[in-house]
Amino acid sequence: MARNALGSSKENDASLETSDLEDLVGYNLKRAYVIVQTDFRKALGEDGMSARVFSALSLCVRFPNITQSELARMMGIERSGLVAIVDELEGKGHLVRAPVPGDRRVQALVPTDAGRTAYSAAIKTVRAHEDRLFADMSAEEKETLLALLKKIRTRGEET
Amino acid sequence: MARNALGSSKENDASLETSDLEDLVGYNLKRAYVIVQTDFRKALGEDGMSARVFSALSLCVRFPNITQSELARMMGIERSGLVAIVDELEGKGHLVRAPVPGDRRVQALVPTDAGRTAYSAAIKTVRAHEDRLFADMSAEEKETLLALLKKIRTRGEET
DNA sequence: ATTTAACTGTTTACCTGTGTAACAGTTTTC
DNA sequence: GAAAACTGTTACACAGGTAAACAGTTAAAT
Repeated sequence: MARNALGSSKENDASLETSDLEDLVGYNLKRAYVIVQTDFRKALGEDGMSARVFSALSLCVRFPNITQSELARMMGIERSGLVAIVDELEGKGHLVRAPVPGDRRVQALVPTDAGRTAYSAAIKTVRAHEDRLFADMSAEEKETLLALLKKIRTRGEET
Repeated sequence: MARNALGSSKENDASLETSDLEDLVGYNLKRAYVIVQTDFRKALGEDGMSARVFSALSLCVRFPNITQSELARMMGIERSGLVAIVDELEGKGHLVRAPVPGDRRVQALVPTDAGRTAYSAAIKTVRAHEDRLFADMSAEEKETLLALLKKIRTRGEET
């Protein structure tokens, strides 16, 4: 209910409580993102894997021998930011920085068996978290949402 | 195009480049959010107003005499985090912390004329930024997206 | 061939946004 | 009148991220 310091609820009625923000895609996007992000953390907090570490591991499993630069590009972050993430994954024994024969600059990221196993468990947990959080959305709604979000993505990543 | 450190593109073909992440709402939500956020900053960076400051100003204009605690609740952040935001807005002369007769704990946030003017300009800029960024989306698509995002919000804020 | 440009992983410093815990002052509750 | 609850504020920590510089390596230019 809308209340202010003067206690008047005349012009701030609950039924008219539509601020400009509610019509902005960006605002709603952020609020929704925070909710999903928080629930993700609650679901995977035990495993101690943050969303970005999970993403990195996922891509390493999907694209073995990927390079850090390529991975950073895929994730949309700077290479410098990826170092800590790979450090963490390597520290946990989920992957290994392997030298590449032809090019001594790069290091191929190869997931270990433990890494693959950990990812299998993690992706299950993540899917369960999303299924639970979006239980009130139909499969069609989820599909539509994904399509629209991807549309925004292609719009911004087409640079 | 998918390439790895070994140069093989056998099992990493571009047409099959569907990682698990692409089907996750959370991942797409974050990627889309980053794009919109970045564009927002580019559009309003000149005015030097961040998204959260803009949001706070918007709500102060919409709900004059609102309290910091109420504002924090509306924005979904802690009261402690709001202090710096209000400091910034007050420093720019966009609003004033006014004492409230009945309750000496609270301070009513009242936008100044300059604040209202600044907000009018800002909301125009923001709307232009969204119109430009989502130019390839129909009005109906935008409506659908907003509805789905709000659905997630109510899901998470119903606590 | 040699220089120049470009790329790789890394470190360092920094910025933004956020949460937690404590606090003194002020109501409200019982 | 004591205890609980609320308000704004500070101090601190942390996550996530960028930018700039670096040394080593490879590719391109001429």
